[in-house]
Amino acid sequence: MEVVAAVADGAEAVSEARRLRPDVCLLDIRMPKLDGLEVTRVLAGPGVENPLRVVIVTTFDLDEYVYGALRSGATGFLLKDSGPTLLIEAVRAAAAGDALVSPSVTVRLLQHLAQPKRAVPAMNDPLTDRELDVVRLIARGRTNQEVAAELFVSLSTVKTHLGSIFAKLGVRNRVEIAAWAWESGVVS
Amino acid sequence: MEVVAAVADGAEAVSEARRLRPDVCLLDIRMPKLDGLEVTRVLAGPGVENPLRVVIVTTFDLDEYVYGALRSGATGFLLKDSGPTLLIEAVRAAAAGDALVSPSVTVRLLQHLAQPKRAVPAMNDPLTDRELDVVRLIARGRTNQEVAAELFVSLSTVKTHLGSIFAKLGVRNRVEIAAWAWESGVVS
DNA sequence: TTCCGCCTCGGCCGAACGGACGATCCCTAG
DNA sequence: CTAGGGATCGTCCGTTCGGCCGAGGCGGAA
Repeated sequence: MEVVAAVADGAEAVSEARRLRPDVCLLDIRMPKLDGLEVTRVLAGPGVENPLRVVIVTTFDLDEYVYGALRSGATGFLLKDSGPTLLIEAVRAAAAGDALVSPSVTVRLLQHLAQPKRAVPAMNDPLTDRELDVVRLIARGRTNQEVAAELFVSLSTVKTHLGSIFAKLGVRNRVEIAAWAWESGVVS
Repeated sequence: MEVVAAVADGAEAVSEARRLRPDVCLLDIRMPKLDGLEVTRVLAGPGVENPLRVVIVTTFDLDEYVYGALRSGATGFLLKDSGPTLLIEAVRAAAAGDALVSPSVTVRLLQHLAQPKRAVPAMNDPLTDRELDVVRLIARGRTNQEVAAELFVSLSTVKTHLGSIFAKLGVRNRVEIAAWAWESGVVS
């Protein structure tokens, strides 16, 4: 691991990075002249031909910064309290094309990923496996006839399952079933 | 850091974890009797009163496992090729209530986070504002009659708009409209 | 002014949907 | 053995959906 450059502001970061083309760039967010996120967009953003690996290292862990950085093309996000071990691991990961994010940031990321589950009113009466099969197909826009064909059952059976699903979910038509499926993550 | 127990299968994991209540549990996914994900759900899943911190350690990095684990309540996901450094950091993070995910898994997670945008096939012919109004209501499960009432137009008008939407999106029924609306972010 | 796109309505009709019954089979728990 | 739940099928019936016509008003662009 070799440090090939150290710069003082965002503009310098861009020019030096383009000249030296390092394997990994460590960037702060708060920098003079050019924001760290803008630098990231220029060096690694969507549409860049030879994107560099960028790891954001900052003390600000605001959600807006995190999502902004990751959308800008960053392959890592470290808080400065992470300690040297994680910093080294993050550089190694970035060089390998992977991404390492600070644990305290990751936990919030995961909450965003994991919670589209229980946004739904609850489910006193869970759906059976077969009913979930029907839900998944309905949510994709299949008609009852098509569902019957794909599940190798009769139209009557599909309608029976649909009746149970209506009662359990407390909905009135198939579109509400689809909406529930998308909200609860049954389909994606 | 002290190892208080090591067990051979999922059922044993649950009973020992409940008896000893360790700060952190390391779990494999492939285990006899009880799946690692099921164990996670029992020990740390949604609705558990005193959830334990669970870190999944596995060689299988299939996406279904990752999302399943995180939805089940895991606060970490490590691949067995991560090396001892990351394992230790993951345990520390879990004990602190944070979460550490393997870099090679994180990079895929970030890709899913960074692009919830243009997954839709395209749109040669964009919907008009009025048609979008209809789409939004349809996607929430309203009937044509209800849409007409909420938009202060007649049933015929709603059906006309629906016809245009069908043609523009290339779909065949209202549920596919709803699915498109969810995928494209028109509704959330 | 003459188009053209958008929004607004109406009628007709076949297909699909959803509700309300009842019925059989199988498996598991008590 | 019996009871219950899940999955499977069927019929009847009223409502809704979606397609296919046509028509008028209204605003901007040619």
